[in-house]
Amino acid sequence: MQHTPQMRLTTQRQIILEELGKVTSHPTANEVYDMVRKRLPRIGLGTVYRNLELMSETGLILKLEVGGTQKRFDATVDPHYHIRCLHCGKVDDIDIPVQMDINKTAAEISHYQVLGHHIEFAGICSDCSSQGVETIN
Amino acid sequence: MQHTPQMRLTTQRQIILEELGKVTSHPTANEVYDMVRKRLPRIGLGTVYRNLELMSETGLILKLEVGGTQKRFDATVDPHYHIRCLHCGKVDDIDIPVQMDINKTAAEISHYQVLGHHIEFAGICSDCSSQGVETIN
DNA sequence: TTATGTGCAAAACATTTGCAGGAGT
DNA sequence: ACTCCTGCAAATGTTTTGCACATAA
Repeated sequence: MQHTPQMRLTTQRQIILEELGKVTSHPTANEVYDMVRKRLPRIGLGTVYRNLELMSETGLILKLEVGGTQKRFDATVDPHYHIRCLHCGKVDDIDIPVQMDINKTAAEISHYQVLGHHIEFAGICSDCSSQGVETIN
Repeated sequence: MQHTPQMRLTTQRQIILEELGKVTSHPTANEVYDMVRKRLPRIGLGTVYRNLELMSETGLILKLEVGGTQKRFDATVDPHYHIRCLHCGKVDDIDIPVQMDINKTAAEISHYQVLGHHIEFAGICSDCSSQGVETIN
């Protein structure tokens, strides 16, 4: 008989988690790699990917499947939504009240067993619009 | 002086659009490539990518930035939301009523200039749950 | 001690791009 | 004619994986 294997709290994992907790942005795996490498210069990119994936499966962190080519990661697991700047690609948290029965309604309409939802807003952040951004590439 | 370049309606574009219109799923670029290749065996994958991108910029089709590793495409441009099966990866449309002022509220809270939003529900589709899917890999 | 984790490098994917030739207007 | 577009293949960028060694429990 096999019990659930434990996830060891290695130095690498601890530092990845710490660095991810420091920022309010939602860094890509490569950005996490850069942050962590300042403290652990010999860490491999593969390790960062493996651990981000693992931690998101455990629910320790959140893997964001938002727009753009790369996945992003978030240390805040409390339910919240996201807003992405179409100009600079930054992703911020947004805490917006949404009707509570939205999952139940979705289940009734779709005949899916609905486990959750995510809302992503898109727009131009105040940094970019103060720089006079009008059009989007 | 330069006027807006026109997008030619080539055979390739016409067939891509037709094939995309035939299905209610939201195929990946590679799936579109496979569908189109049955009618145009010599079409290149690059052409499919180029045209899907171009058509989504024009608003002819919709590029979905949903979960998973690949982007998906949708011929229905009317506003609608999506629901994704965590087991088989299928993405369906869902037409769910949402409070109308959600973008305005988001703008007030985030100080972004909000241009739109997307809601993605996640769950288990009825096909998968009828096959007795309990857990998710 | 031993299962689990790591660094490294190569592989696997998804997507984009350069270019020479082809096609629409 | 003159663009714009395509097929092809190579390049890019992201993520995953195999393996020998290292390390936490």
